[in-house]
Amino acid sequence: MATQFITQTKRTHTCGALRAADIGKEVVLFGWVQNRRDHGTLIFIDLRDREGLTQIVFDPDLGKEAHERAQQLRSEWVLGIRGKVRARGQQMSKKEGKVVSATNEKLSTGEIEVEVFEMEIFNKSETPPFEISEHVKAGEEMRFEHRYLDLRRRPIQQALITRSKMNALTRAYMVENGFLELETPFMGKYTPGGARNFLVPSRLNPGKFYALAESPQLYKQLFMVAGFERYFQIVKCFRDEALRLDRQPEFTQIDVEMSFVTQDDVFTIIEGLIKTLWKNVLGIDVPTPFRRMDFYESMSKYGNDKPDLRFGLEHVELTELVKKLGAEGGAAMLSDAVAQKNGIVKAMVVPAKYALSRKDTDELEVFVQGMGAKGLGRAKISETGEWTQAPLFKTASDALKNGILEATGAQKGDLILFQFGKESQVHTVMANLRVQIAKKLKLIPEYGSGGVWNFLWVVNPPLFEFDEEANQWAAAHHAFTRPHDDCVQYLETDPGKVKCHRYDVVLNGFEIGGGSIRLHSPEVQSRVFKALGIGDEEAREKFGFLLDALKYGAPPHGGIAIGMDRLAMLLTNAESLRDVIPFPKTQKGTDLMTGAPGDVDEKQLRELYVKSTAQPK
RNA sequence: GGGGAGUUAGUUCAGUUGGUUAGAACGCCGCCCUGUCACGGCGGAGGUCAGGGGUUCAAGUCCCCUACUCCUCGCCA
Repeated sequence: MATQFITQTKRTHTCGALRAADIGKEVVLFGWVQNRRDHGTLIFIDLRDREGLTQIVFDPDLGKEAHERAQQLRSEWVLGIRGKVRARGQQMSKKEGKVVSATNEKLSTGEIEVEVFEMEIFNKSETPPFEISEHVKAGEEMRFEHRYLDLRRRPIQQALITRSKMNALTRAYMVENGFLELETPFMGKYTPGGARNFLVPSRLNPGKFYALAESPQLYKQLFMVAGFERYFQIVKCFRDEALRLDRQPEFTQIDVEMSFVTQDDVFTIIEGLIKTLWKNVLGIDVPTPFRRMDFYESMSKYGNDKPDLRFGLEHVELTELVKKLGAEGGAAMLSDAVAQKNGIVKAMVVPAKYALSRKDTDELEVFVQGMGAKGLGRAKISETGEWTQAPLFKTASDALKNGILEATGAQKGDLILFQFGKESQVHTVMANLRVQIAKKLKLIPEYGSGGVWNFLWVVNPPLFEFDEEANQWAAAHHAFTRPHDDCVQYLETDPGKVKCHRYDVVLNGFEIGGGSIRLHSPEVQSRVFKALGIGDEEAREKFGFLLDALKYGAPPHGGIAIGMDRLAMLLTNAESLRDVIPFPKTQKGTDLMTGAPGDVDEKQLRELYVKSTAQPK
């Protein structure tokens, strides 16, 4: 009896399968007890498996023995049952005092139920530490500690099922388009620059370390050199950096590299991939090609390179205006700000119809101060045209005020918000402020798409950025990005002016992928290194194998990597990356379920020639 | 590395100015119930108020430290 189910009595249907058409069939279901409604004689159980819920009924008239044992059933016990499908039909409701329909429209299986005449309890369950339910949501800490239970919850299962589908669709699409799925090592050689690496000590090579790949970047270029032409991989990457809502220390990329292509060829492939995913998962037609936006336009209007275009609230540059007027502007704090190096002034208009209160604005000030801003400059344009709540502009000239009104297009009743100071700081604050206000005004939801999918490419960023600390130009992304042909002339004279074939694909304010056309000309490569202050010898030491490879007939090539976790998060409207990763890590990189990272004993460390310098607590 | 929020029953939370026995909902246990479906009714159990130190006649409440969780700036070529 104990082994009759499974070995002899096989499952005939899943818990999401039965419909009215199955009425009368004898079926075998396996699943977990989602819910129990014991009426003393009749007992209703919602039986759950990954496909859905089916109501099973224990009626003493139909299976006395099963009914007796059903009384002890509790949440999360796992069962096999044999029974007959029947219509729920019309039933006499005691509560309502009349005959009503007993179907449940909330369930896909709601027209039917299964009357049980035989049951095997495969396993009992302790009372779970939190309810496995969509209605009661436990905190993340509790859910991660018992992730195997959390993973039973419908929303998480749905997200992971969707992710599985995305993987399958991606593979099919890429293969169809001539891409080969090729693997690359996780354990490689440490190369400087970029994200901090996780290191793995080598037992066979005392004192030496592997670095876990932060991406397959170098290897995929080597595939191009080798002539594979089109490569892709759904691959884990590792970065030992601070975690965020949309960042985990190990994450998955759809990694792509192509030979003999322009930037637009790469875009077309990725647009097609996204179109395929959205069509097949959500049934939504994403229009292509995506909008292209110049990097400088993005920084100017949105303060970052991943603008959320679902709403307006664009930034307005006031730097030139303030500079031009100088002391005549009469607002000393602004003219002082633009006088300093990289000093800028920017504004954002919140239209009168949104009616931000004084209290709202004060809250926003606290918000920006949390990002290092000194305050939140503001000016409310009253119905009579007065500038109120505007201490910044107490002594400002009409020329400045009118100039600002003209530049911003602010109308009576509107509120203008200002930031000024160092460019990078102003951009960070203004970018976050814009999104914060949009959420506050419900122009976008706290999380999720709100049904609007706004894709775009951010293109033509600078190849270099100036590192103030090192007093040296540094690669804005990496040193192997191809500069625009008409910018190559500035490599020596004005490196800041050099734009490059680098691109990011952005969805609703999240960077979901980025890549570049690679530099395959040894001559230009050498000039780029020179601009970065990297000599031939140093370059050889750092990137020798790649530079060697490029000398043996490297084809023009380029690629991109799509953040699979972020894509899944956005596509499923999840609140966090952690909701689309089966076993995620906390913000400190720990796993609350396994306790990783954990201690190891001295002997293990000795074998690895490693000694901890951590102070015992 | 910096800033912010939080930690009270199994879970999610409330807890007033520091004042007698720390509450609610859900869950759990028991009894009752033949049409429920987040069933219902009656009854019950359940607390190291994160940990440590301090102030006080008196601390869940005030102060300091530590730990953990989340958000965020820096960081993430």
